[in-house]
Amino acid sequence: MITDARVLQPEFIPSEVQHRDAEVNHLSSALDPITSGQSPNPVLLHGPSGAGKTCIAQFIVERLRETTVDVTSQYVNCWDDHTRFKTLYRILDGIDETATIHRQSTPTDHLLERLRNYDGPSYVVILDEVDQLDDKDLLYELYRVRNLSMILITNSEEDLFAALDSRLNSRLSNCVRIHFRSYHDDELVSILQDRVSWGLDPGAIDTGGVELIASNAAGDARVAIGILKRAARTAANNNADTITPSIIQEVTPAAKSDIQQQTLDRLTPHQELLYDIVTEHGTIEPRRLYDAYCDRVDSPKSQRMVRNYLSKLEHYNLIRAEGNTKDRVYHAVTSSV
DNA sequence: CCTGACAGCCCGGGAGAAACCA
DNA sequence: TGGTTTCTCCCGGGCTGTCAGG
Repeated sequence: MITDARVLQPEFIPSEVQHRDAEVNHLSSALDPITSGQSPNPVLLHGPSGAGKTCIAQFIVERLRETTVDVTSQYVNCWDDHTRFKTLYRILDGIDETATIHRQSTPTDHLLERLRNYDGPSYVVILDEVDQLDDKDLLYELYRVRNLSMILITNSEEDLFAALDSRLNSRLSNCVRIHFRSYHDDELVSILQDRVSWGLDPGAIDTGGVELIASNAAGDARVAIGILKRAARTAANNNADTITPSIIQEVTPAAKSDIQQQTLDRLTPHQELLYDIVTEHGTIEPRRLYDAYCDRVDSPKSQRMVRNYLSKLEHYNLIRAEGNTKDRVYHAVTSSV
């Protein structure tokens, strides 16, 4: 059934991409100054999840590296590396400057200093989920580093710009912005067909099956590939040689919750409990939420910390906060992703 | 009442100095 | 002397209390 599992992984970067010609051209022309040794303005990719932002960014940078002699690059996921220190560390890691950096004894200022002293070839840094960055001022400092170009990726450009101060706003307001819309069903179909031909036995799934997956995925390529992967695994486990519509329907909910689960896996137990409580109640006000939380945990964190957690959950789109002060309530986020 | 901003505390842990030992 | 262990310092990051503001 599965001949190459790699192509069913979410992080797989194909050697050719489909249905994003305009975005690809736009992005590569924005980065074009690099080929003549100049520094391009930052580029902002925004749009819903599963629309190909990360994939296209990495694809373009990879292509740039193949055609241009002097380019280095680094991918940073700001969700994983959300502190100033970790982001800078990751960026320095891309230019092999980390050998003498140690978390406990190298001040963050020193990291930035290192980066400023960098005088190697053009350096392209992809900052994925950039809205998760704790300290947005870092963007301003990175903006001013010579030879460093940034590709910023975010789901919501409004949220990102709302979190920036005026200084950064004016710097980044004239950067190149490229919007990625959700895929149409027929586009997902051909994306899926590529993956099928690269990674599955011939005849493992027919056109109708691929169309069904595309329609279930509702424009999200990550979901679509997730459904395909689960369906192929299920079929293989059942010793079936084809992926039937009933298998697809059966695994679709699980594939969708996989993605939600990946988010939940990144939470600490305390954060997850808060998420559970909000989800169970549907709607809950802060006081009751904190009481419920204290009831269910041995050594509860302070109210202050719980507020930190809640704003984090809200930022991750796992819960929704409504109303300002007195009438604040927290809502569960119903329709996932 | 609840929030976000801010300052400061404590903890774990690496580095380098200091102390120790053979 | 040279190798090993211990100590001290310093860092980032998690956490908390406070406070002004709505």
